[in-house]
Amino acid sequence: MSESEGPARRVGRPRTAVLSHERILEAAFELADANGPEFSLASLARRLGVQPSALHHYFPTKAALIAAMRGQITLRLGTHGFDEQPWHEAILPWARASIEAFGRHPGLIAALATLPIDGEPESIADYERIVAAFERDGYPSDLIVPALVALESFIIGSALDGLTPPDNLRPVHEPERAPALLRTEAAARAAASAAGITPAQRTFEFGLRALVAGLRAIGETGGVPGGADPASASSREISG
Amino acid sequence: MSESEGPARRVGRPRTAVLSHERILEAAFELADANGPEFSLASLARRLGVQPSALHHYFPTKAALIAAMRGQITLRLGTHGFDEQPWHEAILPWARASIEAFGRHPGLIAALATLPIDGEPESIADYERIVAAFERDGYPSDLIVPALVALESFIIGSALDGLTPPDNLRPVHEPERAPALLRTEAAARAAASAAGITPAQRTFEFGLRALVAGLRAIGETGGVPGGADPASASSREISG
DNA sequence: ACCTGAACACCGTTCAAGT
DNA sequence: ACCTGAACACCGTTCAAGT
Repeated sequence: MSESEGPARRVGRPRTAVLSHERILEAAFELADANGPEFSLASLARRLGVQPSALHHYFPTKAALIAAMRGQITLRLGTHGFDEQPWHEAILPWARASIEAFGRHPGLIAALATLPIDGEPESIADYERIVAAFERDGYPSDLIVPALVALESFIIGSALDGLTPPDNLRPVHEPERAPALLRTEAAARAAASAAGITPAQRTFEFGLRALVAGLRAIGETGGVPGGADPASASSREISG
Repeated sequence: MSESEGPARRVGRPRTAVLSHERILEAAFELADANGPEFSLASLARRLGVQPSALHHYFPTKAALIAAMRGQITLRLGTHGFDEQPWHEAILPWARASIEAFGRHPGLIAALATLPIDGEPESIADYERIVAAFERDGYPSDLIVPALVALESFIIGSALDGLTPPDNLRPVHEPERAPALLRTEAAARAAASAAGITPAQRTFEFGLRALVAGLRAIGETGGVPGGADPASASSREISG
């Protein structure tokens, strides 16, 4: 609603530009913060008091705008001490900051998740910092990028999970057909409530620690428990 | 293209019904298999040789149709031996079948990811079977649902990752600014190639094993390495 | 009950025209 | 260069009308 009651502009180039990359990005974040999972150029144009077609002068497509938004989000993530701390410690606040950033923009999560990185400078710089920490700590070279991508996949999936209703897995319709689910869902909810956080937050923290612990264990032994190399083992089981 | 060249139907109720829930679902899966990440009721109606509005007679909304599709997918997942094997073994083929099913329907992944379960019978039955195996194996009650949701988040996130181009993280534009990423991405790609699988498949298998190993370790000790309880620890760190 | 066809309120994107 | 306004090709959904 920031500019919607402006005087109707005439056709032709305005004497001073009404739009800019910065103004558009600012309004885009306001829109993504305020609304639910709907994020359209049309609503963004309304908020800015311009016609939708004016936006294409600054961002050629909607995907380009969303890519720029992800660049901003990545910039704000910060460095989180990957230079001073081991990867498995610095990665925890980085992961928490990431899902918090996604959670602040529910209308963007699905779009961000499906958008390729495609050489985006901010994301590349972020990844480079993290990958360098893995290398410095002696993590196996061919497992560093998989470890990072697995973490990102977990974070994106958890962000999407955070969009679902809190009692999503509660068997409300036929509880007698899912007694174990009923019991354990209630136990998890009670534990989250006692800790003063939402079930989704508790699940994320638990899963994050589990994943990091597992990545450490496999990275240090050079393979999965049992001695098999993960790559060759996966090739056997996936192709079989 | 199955029915697009039918004779134009007249208005009014046809003598025998042209649509049914089964026919719609079948065509919907064909559409989701064939196309990329676009899945619309309009294109589905075209494929079925009907007007889009006819579909609402069987599924009130697009979300209802997608929910029914997820039910079908879950049914086809099968049981995967949760009754005979420990959870941490049965969960592996279950997770692989899940991501394979998602991968077969790229146009659905984002929609499925954001759709609440909302008491869907097939999903509830699937979860009940898995949760019961966790309970039987002595996993802490309040961590069972979080463990399952964390696994699902990883699977969904990995499915979305599978939609991105294979060289997504490759720093093509300014490789000199991301030497570690360039090195490790190449190493991961070479390892996947040597194993005869895609980088995304190798990442999934690696992350899956790491996550399951971590979930086992935390579940058996009753807390994260270091002795802190995950719930209270997360409450400290999230609220702080 | 089951479909067509028109209508409504949206989308993203392109492009000529105006200043 | 920077915007409007019209146009295009889409969406999902509702609803009257026809059989």
